[in-house]
Amino acid sequence: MLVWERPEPPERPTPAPLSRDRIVRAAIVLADADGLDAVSLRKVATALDVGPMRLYGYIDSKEELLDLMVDAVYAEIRPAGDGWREVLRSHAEATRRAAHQHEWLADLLGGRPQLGPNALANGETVLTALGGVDVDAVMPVAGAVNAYVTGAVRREIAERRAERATGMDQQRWQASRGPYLVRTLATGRFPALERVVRDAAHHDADETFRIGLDCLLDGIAARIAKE
Amino acid sequence: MLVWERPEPPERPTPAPLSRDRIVRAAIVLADADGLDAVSLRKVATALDVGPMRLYGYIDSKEELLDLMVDAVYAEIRPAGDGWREVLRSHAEATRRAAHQHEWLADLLGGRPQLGPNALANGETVLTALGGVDVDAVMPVAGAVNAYVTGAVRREIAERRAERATGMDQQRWQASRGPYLVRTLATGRFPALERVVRDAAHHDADETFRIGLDCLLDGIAARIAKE
DNA sequence: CTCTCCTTCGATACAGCGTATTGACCAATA
DNA sequence: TATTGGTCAATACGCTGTATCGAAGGAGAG
Repeated sequence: MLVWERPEPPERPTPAPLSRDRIVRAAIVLADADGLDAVSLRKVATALDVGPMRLYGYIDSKEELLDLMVDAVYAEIRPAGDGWREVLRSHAEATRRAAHQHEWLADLLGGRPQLGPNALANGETVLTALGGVDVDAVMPVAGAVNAYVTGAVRREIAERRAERATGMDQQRWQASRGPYLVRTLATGRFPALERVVRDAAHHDADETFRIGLDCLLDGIAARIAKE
Repeated sequence: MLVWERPEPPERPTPAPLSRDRIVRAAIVLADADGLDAVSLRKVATALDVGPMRLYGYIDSKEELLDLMVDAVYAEIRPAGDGWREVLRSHAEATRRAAHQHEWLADLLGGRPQLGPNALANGETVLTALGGVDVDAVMPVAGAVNAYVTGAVRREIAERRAERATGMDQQRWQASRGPYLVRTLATGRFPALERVVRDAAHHDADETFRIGLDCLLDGIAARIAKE
C-alpha cells in the first residue's frame, strides 16, 4: 500500500516528561489551592497529563509524595542569624511563615519523621548554631522548639480554618460555633474561661506565637547558662 | 389459612439500640487496635451491627465522629496539683499518657479547635489554676504549653511508629531508614548533626519530653514573676 | 535481518471510602 | 378505612489508593 493512502501510525502521545520535581510541584499547586484533600494521585496525574500509575515509577506510595511535598517546603525555610537564640527564632518564624503560605503543611508537621535532604539541611543549620552549647542539651532543646512550632502552627491554622468556615456564609452563623461558645460560657459552668474571654486583652496570632516562643527561649537560655 | 401452617411474620430485626456513646466507643476500639485509618463509618457501623447510614442520625459527618472521639479521651485527662505550674505539668503529662494509650490522638491533636464539653472542662481546670496570674498572660501561656504538648506528642508517636515499622521485619532493615541515616551522615555534609548523634547522651522519650516542658515552664515562670 | 524472549510500563480493575438520594415503611390524620 | 406526611436506612454514586496483568518495545540469538 502506498504511503499516500496509508494512514499515519497511530499518534503515539508524546510521553510527558516527568520527574519527582514536576510531580511534587503539581501536588503543591493542588494543595495550595484546595487543601490536602484535593491532592489525589489521580488529580496530580491529570494535571500532568499522565495516567495515575505513571506516578508509581517515581514514588512508591502517596505517603512518599506527601513526604516530598514537605521537604520541598523545607527548602524555603532557611534559618539565619547570629547565635543560637536568633537562629532558633528565625527557624520557628520561617516555619510559621511557610505554613501560612502552604496551610496544608500544618496537617503534615510532626506527622512523620522528616529525613529529606532539605529538612536535614535545616536541622544541620540549627544544630550548627547550637554548636557552642553543651552537646547533651542540643537535641532536647532543638526538639522542644520544633515541638512548640508544630503545635502552635497547627492550632493557628486550625483556628483560621474554623473562622473561615463560619465566616463564609454568614447567614449560617447562627448555627455555627460562635454562638455555641457564647451560650456555653453563659451557663456559668466555666467561670475561669469566661473571665479570660471577658477580661483578657486579645493578642493577635503574631503576638501569641511570639510570646510562647519567647517563654520557651528564655527557659532554654536559663538552662544553657546553668551548665 | 390456619395458624399452624401459616409462617411467622418475617423476623423484624430488633433495631440495635444506638447512641453517640456506643458509636464513639466502637470507633475508639477500632482506632486503638488498628489506627485511625481503620476507622471508617462502615466498619463502625458493622461493629454495631447496623447499616452505615444509621450513624448519620447521630453525627453529621465523619469529622464530627473524630471530634467526639477526641473529646471522649479528654474525659480521661484530669489535670491536678497545687499551683499553676503543677497543674500545667500535670495537664501536659496526662495528655501525653492519653496519647500513649490512644496513639491516634496524636493524629488529631491540634487539628481542629476542641470545643467539646470535656475539652472545655479541661481548659477550665487549667485556667482556674492560672487564676492568680495576670489575666492578659493566661491565654498565651496556656496556649504555649498546649502547643508544646501537641508537637512533642506528635513527634514522639511518629518516631515510635517509624521504629515499629522498620523493626517489624528486621530482614528488611537493610532497605530501611536506619542505614539511610548512617549513610547520609557518613557523607560528611551534616557535621553538626553527626556530632550530636555521635557524642550526645541519648535521652529517652520521657526525659526529652520533660526537659522541653521544664524549659517552657521556667520561661513562663520568669515572665509571670516579672509583672 | 528476523524472530524470540524478556523486561518495562501503564491501562484496567478491585476493594473500599464518605455520603446524597430515594424509595419504602410506619404512624398519625381525615 | 384511605390518605398523607415524615422518618429512616438501603441503594447507589463518584472517588480513592494501588495490585494485577496484558501489551508493547528493546535486546540478543540464529
